[in-house]
Amino acid sequence: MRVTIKDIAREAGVSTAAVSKALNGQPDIGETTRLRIIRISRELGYTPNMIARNLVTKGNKTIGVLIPDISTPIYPRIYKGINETAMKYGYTLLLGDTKRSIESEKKYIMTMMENRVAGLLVSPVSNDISHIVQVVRGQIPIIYFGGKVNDAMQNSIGIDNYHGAMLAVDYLTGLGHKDIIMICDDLDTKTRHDRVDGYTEAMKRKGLKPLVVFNNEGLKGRQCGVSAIRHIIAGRTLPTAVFALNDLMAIGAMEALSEAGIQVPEAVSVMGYDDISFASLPMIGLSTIWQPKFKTGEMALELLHKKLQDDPVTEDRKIVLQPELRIRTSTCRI
Amino acid sequence: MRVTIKDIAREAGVSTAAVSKALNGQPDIGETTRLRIIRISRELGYTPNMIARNLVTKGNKTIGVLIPDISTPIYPRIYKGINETAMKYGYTLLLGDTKRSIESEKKYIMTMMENRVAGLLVSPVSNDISHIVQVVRGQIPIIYFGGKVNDAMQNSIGIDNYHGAMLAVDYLTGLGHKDIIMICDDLDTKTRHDRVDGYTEAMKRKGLKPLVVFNNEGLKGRQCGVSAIRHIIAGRTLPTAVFALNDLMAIGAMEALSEAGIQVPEAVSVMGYDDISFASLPMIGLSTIWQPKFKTGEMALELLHKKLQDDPVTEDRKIVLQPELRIRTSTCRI
DNA sequence: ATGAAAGCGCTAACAG
DNA sequence: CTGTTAGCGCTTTCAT
Repeated sequence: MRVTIKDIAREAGVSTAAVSKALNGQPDIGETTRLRIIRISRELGYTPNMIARNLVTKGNKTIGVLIPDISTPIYPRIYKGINETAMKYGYTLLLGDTKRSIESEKKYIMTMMENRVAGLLVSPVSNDISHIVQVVRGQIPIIYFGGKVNDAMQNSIGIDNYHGAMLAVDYLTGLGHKDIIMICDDLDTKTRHDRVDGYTEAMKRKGLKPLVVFNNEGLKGRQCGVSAIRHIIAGRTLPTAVFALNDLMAIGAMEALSEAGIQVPEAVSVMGYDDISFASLPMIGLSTIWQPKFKTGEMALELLHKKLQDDPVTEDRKIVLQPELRIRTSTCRI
Repeated sequence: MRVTIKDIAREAGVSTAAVSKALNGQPDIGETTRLRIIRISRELGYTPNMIARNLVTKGNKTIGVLIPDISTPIYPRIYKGINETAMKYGYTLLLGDTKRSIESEKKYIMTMMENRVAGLLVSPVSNDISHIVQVVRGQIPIIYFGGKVNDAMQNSIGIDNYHGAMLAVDYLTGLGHKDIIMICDDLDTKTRHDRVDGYTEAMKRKGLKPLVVFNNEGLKGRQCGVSAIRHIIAGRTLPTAVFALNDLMAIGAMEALSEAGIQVPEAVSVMGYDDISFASLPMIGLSTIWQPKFKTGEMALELLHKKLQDDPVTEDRKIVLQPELRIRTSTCRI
């Protein structure tokens, strides 16, 4: 059995109430007894039982975090931001990897609720979050973040994908490119929509004709990039620049291009989106749009913390962070 | 206030004990009352309070996980293994990113103890774990894993680095290489020692002269690889193969080689260790030693689970997992 | 300044 | 079968 305040009380010849007071720095306890109690508790190797304490104080410094897949190039950085800020405010994190499965997500939400977390930070697996809302029932605050965030989510940290895509196009046109194709897997999420819309709008504003090539085989990531480029090579004169929905697709595009003996960036510039960790390796050197990942995590926890502090009915807020251009060697002046 | 069994009891006109029994599927309760209680609990939207339950049952299905840095190419995969197995056994995970700081590690250990986790999975920040042992005082089981695991750690999941390095050398010599240099940052951990020893022993067995080039500028990762190769180029005839302590260093080596106009693998073969996520990208194509990362996580939790099940005094166990060769395009026959 | 008592939400004997 | 009672480890009035 672990040592409890009862043990300390017995040892010190005082009541448990006295021990509690001494240990929590309350004023209504004599200085000498306090010191003695503290000394004894140290001698006995006492570790406070937060669980028991929280039961009575109804305070709880644990926050649940739900992430679709921690082994991606994106989420670990976000988690770092969350973790760092959590330490700052003294929160403990319960992390669940939902494996991009609604089933798993639902299960985790239940577990978190049962474990009485104070709030939830979730990067949803799908656009539809009704199963989450249904279980949580407004009992604790939730902040949403990540790729599936959409306007229907009340409290969220988003990134301005529309603006990010425009940044990419403006940079490319500034380099003299006119024939810029965007390659995309599908239009599944608001993130994708925004990037495509930003590309389209930016092209129009420059008086250029936008062309988005979608993949209809259900491919994602690198494979999707490879396949898209192969299709383009087969059916059309090459564009001077390719803007990919994300870095993984861009890398796939570079692979397909080099496989066909086409020089990057001399013949075709390639631009990605996300700035995943290895985009900056010299061997890859992918020009891309950087996302404030760490900051996303920070803000998510910051916002949750605010909601936990204020009176329960804080107004809902959406925070939108701005992406930035990262120029490397996969793009060049035409 | 959230709904409690008291609310259900009142609503159903029974005692809280009856509710508890009904909800926990105990036999000594009438089938009709059970059904009614369950229906009401559902209507009221009851979520069991695990915290309170654990206080009385003294059971706890939460496990603390400490990782030096979740935003690396290695740990996320290990965490996946832990997470998956945790779900299987119904454990919830408290994750702490210790940022490779002893300070932070100590703090997390405290928090975990206060939150009364059932056990701990830790990938220590340093070889010295006395601060951990001191706080935990054998009160709960700990399983160690990761790069700093050494023979002093009683319960651990390790990977056979000695054997892994031999695998690399044997493969390289099989390709006809005789002049194989190993590059290493320092000899800080047992992992590093084992890899260097494995390399040295394998070379000797083939009747070849081992040569390990250390970096004395305190560099790590890619920069260290770059610097090591530059030194070698400056001071010595080129070896036909370079075996790097880890993939990041290998990638740095490839960078430095290509910067000097030396073809990989035609002029020099490069071999890494770890098989980090992007080693397999065609643009990198690094031959390396794969580590069972996911499995490490699985086994760690599995072992902890075993210790949690058995009588507390289970014998201590060390598990050693075997690495495997991954051949790609950075190495070739001489 | 200190302690007795009540109670957080729940389970576990033990009676009835 | 069902309810009463006690108590997990801790905090918090409220007396003393």
